[in-house]
Amino acid sequence: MPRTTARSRAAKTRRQPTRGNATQAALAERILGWLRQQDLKPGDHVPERLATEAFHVSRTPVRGALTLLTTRGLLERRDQRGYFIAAGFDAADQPAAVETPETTLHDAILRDRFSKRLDAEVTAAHLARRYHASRAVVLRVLGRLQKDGVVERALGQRWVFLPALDSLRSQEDSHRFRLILEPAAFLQPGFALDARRTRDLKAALGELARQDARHFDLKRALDADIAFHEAIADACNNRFLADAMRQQSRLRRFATTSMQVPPARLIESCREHLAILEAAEAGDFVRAAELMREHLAASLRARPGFVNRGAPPMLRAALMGAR
Amino acid sequence: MPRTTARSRAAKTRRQPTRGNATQAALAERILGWLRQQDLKPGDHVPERLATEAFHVSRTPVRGALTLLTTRGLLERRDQRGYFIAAGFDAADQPAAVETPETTLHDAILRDRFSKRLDAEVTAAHLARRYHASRAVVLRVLGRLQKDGVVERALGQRWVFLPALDSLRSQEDSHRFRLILEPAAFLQPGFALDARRTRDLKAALGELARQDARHFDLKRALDADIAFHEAIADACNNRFLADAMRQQSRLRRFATTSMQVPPARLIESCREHLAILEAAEAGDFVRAAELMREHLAASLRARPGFVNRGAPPMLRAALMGAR
DNA sequence: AATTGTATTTTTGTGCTAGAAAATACGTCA
DNA sequence: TGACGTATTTTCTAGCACAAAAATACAATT
Repeated sequence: MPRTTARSRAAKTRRQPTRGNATQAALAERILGWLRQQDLKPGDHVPERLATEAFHVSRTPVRGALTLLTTRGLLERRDQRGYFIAAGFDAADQPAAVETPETTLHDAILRDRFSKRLDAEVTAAHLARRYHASRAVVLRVLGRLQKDGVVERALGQRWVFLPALDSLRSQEDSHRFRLILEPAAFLQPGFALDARRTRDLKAALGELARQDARHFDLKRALDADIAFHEAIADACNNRFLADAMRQQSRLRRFATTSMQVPPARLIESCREHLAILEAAEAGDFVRAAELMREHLAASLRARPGFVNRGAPPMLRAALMGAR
Repeated sequence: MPRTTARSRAAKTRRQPTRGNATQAALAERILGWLRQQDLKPGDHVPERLATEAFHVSRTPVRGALTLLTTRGLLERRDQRGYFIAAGFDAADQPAAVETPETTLHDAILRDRFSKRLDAEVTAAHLARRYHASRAVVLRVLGRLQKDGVVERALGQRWVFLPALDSLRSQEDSHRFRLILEPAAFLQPGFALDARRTRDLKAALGELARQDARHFDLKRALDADIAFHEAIADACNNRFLADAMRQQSRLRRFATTSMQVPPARLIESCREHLAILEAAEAGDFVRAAELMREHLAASLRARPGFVNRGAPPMLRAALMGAR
């Protein structure tokens, strides 16, 4: 029986499953987010084909992901009928960020780099040794960091960390870049905020704005800040503009933990975000853009080490958006 | 003699040299460009260390690259002294774009995709078969295309071509994005054009502007156009802004071959470029920004299928930069 | 002291195989 | 007809050995 032989041999030399279905878990999360965006009621049908088309994968991983969601009680499977929204779909809401060796290493590298425990030039082998990770994992993480603009591959075998947002210079660059992008986003034709998302965002921001400066939840404030800017990115109806804004958001998320902004400024910031959202919701995009310009200019001024490197006064006005 | 044995065994099962020193050839080109930026006279010393630091590589590949430049007669080697600028350094000026399997495949894929001979979703194996390339080469090229924003990796084993600049929608997105970025570049503090480069650029543009519309050299015009925009990117003194502008340039370089713009508009375009450079050289950055806005807005209007998708008139003025 | 020349060590890339996962083909059911 | 269930084919990843290339150490020279 060749079959049995093959199977027993497989059992003997069994390896770790290549990625232990981590991709299917990730797909499950993305499908979940995608389902939540749509207005679905318990009992609604979720055809496999829609997911395969939305995520450019075949039915095999989609079925795996849907099965995962079924075991979590979010979907229900009926034989020969497929998957349906389960009763508890709206209730249990765990973002459940999938933990893989990649995400762990990714965070460890960023943490150590921002705290200067890691040199600006590293090799893949060095990282693999230091973090006890396989070479393949290291390369995947480096590839992702490269996409995010954190590292760059040199011609040899070194990877070079770019001056990150913890350097004052890059921070100013980033701010000025956003000062260019984000006000312009509102003026793009087809700019449209997602209604539900805006509602949630406003609720979160309103709560933060009412908080006391002394017991301010820094983490939540930064999350809300980033969610706000990403919402603008998604709304702007321009692929390149959105990509650029999202890239800045990602960089900021890594770096802001080490940045120090006075809580009073953060509370003010939440109020400004609210005002911007309200202007945009009312369709007054010119005003929203103007408010965004003022908001970013105020944040730029509030930076600890902010200096205006000798631009002539005439220019400074234009730069700060006070034209 | 173990040495001989090892050597003969190596000769028997010899493989292709991994990359056949293609990296050293590439490094040689980059070193050459770097040397030309500096004002060097024949006889000047080129210490290895400077190149290792500039390019984040060890001395080994630097020495290889310098040797290559020596065989091309651009450098001179003196024993125990190192490398020196040779007499013919300024003369022979071949850009000598290094031809590797990667560049060939890269161009072939882009060509076939833009002419719709390639589907929007492909697998690495499919590309390897179609172009008779090794899997490794395919993966490297895909990685680069991903960095350039041409493809994206799906969760499964497909790579998805993003709507490229040949689609009208993306073209408009790109144009509007540049309309946001490029005028702002002039207003960044520390904006400074490279004097020599500006001189060369103006010479090239001036020549093109004087040409007859009927015998217009399209290829050279596009090259000059891209060189112009890249020069602005390099001058703007903001890493993120420069990256975004360069990415757009690269995309445009791939796509513009299939774009149709009337020659008359291109000649006008060269004149506008010249005016912008002159304003910037004179230090009138506000005027340069304004001219750039008008230039891009004019190009946007000149696009064949340009439509302003229903933005209200008030907005349209702001969008077109006629505020 | 800094730079080059040379030798040695380390890291990387490639080709290979097997097994895991994805893509796909095809039959079945609503 | 379109969706699901199942089986088959294809593609990918991990791990290994080895040669190529890069990094590095150290001696020699200006």
